[in-house]
Amino acid sequence: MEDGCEDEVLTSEELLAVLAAIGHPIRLRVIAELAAGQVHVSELARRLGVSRPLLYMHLERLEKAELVHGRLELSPDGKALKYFELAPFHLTLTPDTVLAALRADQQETRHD
Amino acid sequence: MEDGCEDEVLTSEELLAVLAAIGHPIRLRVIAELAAGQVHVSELARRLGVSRPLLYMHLERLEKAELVHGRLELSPDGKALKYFELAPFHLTLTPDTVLAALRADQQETRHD
DNA sequence: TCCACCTGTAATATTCAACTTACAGGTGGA
DNA sequence: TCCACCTGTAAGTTGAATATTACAGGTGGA
Repeated sequence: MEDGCEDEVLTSEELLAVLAAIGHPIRLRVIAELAAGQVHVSELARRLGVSRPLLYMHLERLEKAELVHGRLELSPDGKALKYFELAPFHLTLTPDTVLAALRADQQETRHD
Repeated sequence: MEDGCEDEVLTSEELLAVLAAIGHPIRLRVIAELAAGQVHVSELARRLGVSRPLLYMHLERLEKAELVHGRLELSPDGKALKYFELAPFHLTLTPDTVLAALRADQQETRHD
């Protein structure tokens, strides 16, 4: 059975982006909320007790790291709602994965 | 065969500390250097091309997260050297581990 | 003695993520 | 029309992490 998870080789830059994206109290809670199913921005802001512009920034950060995915959807009554859903991720963190990331950087610079 | 690695249940606070500790370009390289064996501070600073006071701060951060461990050692000729070594860590990052961390927080607050 | 190493910290700048506030615009329904 | 929702962004502020510089002190050996 296949699933769309990662465990691909990340460059250190990508690794750092993911670590920074997950590593924030609000973003942890965003991930937790989205784990239960998709939610639109205003509703999510209400649940977390966070201002909407602030939530926007956090969602942006999570989306850039490809941990969540947002999509504009029209509700039955014609109102536009921005739904976000979780991108199931799987990342292992050990000395070896750190070494692998730094090795991946050197591969990168060779293709320039 | 046993090893001293983690995969214990972390609170979100502990999880965030580890993520922040690993999530910095210099600290990634520190981990990589120490993966090959213990190194003393001045030597490590030279290898990374980083000032010693700056390196001190990064090592402090890594040590607080228990990712590295420092110990003062006397060389054969009587000079004091501060050696750092890597604490082998193993951390899995998925939506479920995030949920588990937030659940662990609630356990914490009940024991107050 | 002086030099070449080393440890350790305090005080200060600088940079950047995080957060707030305020705005402009859209829809459907009362 | 007004109200209650929604999306989206452009300021500006603040505060913590990062980084620099400068200092005080120790050792062994030439």
